[in-house]
Amino acid sequence: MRFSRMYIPTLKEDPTEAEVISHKLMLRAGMIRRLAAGIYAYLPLGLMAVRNVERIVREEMNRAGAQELLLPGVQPAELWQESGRWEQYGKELLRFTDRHQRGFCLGPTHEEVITDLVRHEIRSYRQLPLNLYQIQTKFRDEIRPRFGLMRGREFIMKDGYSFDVDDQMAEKSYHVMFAAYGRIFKRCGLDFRAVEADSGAIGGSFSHEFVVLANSGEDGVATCSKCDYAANLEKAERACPAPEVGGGDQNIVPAMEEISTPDCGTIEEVCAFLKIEPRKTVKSMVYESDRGLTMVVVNGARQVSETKLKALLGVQWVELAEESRIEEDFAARIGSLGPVTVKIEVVADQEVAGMSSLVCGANRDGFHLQHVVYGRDFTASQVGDVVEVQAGDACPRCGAVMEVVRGIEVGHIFKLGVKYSEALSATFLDQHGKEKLMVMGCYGIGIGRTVAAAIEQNYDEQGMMLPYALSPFKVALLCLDTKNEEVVAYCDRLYASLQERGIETLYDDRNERPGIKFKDADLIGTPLRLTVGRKGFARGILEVKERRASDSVEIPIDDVNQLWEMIDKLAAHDQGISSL
RNA sequence: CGGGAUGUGGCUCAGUCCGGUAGAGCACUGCGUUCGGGACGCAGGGGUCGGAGGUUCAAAUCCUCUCAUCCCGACCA
Repeated sequence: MRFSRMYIPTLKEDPTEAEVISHKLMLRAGMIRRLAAGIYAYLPLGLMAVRNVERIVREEMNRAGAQELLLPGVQPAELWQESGRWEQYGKELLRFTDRHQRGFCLGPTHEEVITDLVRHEIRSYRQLPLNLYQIQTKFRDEIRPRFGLMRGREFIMKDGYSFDVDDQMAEKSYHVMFAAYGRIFKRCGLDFRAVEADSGAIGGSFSHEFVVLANSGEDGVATCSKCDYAANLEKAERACPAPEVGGGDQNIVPAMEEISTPDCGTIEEVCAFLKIEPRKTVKSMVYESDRGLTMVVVNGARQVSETKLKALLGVQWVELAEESRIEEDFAARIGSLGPVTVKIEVVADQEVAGMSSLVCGANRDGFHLQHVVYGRDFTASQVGDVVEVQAGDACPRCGAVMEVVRGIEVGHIFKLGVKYSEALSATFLDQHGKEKLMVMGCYGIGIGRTVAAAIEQNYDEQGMMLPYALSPFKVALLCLDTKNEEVVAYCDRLYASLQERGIETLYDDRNERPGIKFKDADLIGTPLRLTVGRKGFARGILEVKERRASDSVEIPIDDVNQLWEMIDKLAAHDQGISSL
């Protein structure tokens, strides 16, 4: 493509609307433009990168036995009412009515639609397994869209769904997808981890997230320093520390006593006042859920994971209780609450039972209790894992130290089970003529987010350095002297032979100063840059520079075999994986 | 949903406190000179100052309302 004819509106300055690097660079390189909050237009260059991800996704999905289709973006309310999600799905589901006052929504995901489609067509076990996917624009009315394509409201997503005859076959489908996802992200040139994840509101029994490691990521991931355990912070477990010396031993710890702690409303204030460490205290938080009020007791240095709490209690929702609600059952306000002699149910984190001589609120404003021992002074009706993992915790698999890193979730696979097939009656007849529910799985990839994540991992001060497989153009050919007929003629010929070889080339034939061409080439970041100037041409050399390299090499203008070799080498990464 | 900030030409921003009829740089058009890392000169075009209402002789500037965008937070006892 000739630069002079292509619509690539590059920006010299960072737009104020952009915060993270991928967002800034995509705007500056003329890949995307914002239309409304969280809604973006894909310009030619941006679309080319998107298409590259899509191409890899299609190739690997098809290779894994999945078939592409395209489902509607607008979906009828009835279907969502049938699955129960019309009410369950929050405000992220954009609902509206048509002229006949019938309810519709913009599809944020397609479990209902695909299940509806399949239930009408699949009657026999002979027609299974089935794995269908689509690449489509979805809409989720996010509370707070941000970071450009990273967290938009309208976004391009690949979503796939598998249907199997039983649990075992469904797991097989899941593993096939797991492997396909690994190949996809590898081919995209990303540094990623497959992490165990909470299956969340979508339902199901187990799931993995594919997370690209980047500091700007919104997700926390706990990873083991020794083994390959990796899990989303929402779900990550830890090996519980051995009980402290004297922990729970009522013969060693002195009797519990009340101490005055004036104006101490937080763990920090209590610790500063008593000159102790937060991990010697517990915090007692009152949560409200669909089974009423529950006091949750965790080590003072830790944070409750509401996701885990929800799982432990086996409830649909939890939230911190309103202050007014607490006043009904407690004589003290928050900040002075504790688990000793309370009227409501108490749930404790596993770690609490092993703590010795802890400090907690006395349920009396301005007072705390010390020398409190679990089992002696208070008990919990349930003990389990309800806190978020922190860096330094022990790996649940091997006991080594774990670290917590940030990442961008680019893919998520779930084993759904029969949640949707049951709700929508998607059944088939097995070998014995018996009616059974299809066992489902679902598999998503954020296409735009994958492009953004690739930029987050590959850039420098000058601009993007997208991996070869994702880069819109593989080669930038810079003709520095557009007035010199010989130079132009040579560049035209070189451009023609690049095209003949099928190498996507951005031919900068603009009548611009060299500085502008270099800056734009670096910003767009094609893996290879060819420069032809008057002086070099006179010397009979062509300048070749890899975007990631610091120096350029010179090759004779009439011997371009070296050039083909360099390009083949750059292309080898993707091809190496795709030919596996 | 709560808090903070910002809306002035296509982009980045000044001017707002202290009211006097709109500016800079970049970009764009023409001409000339330049031409290997975002050139220079000259001459131009382009703005209902987010919107509505109000105060005033006079409003980008003061007041009220509203819309949009960005950031932080969304209960951690």
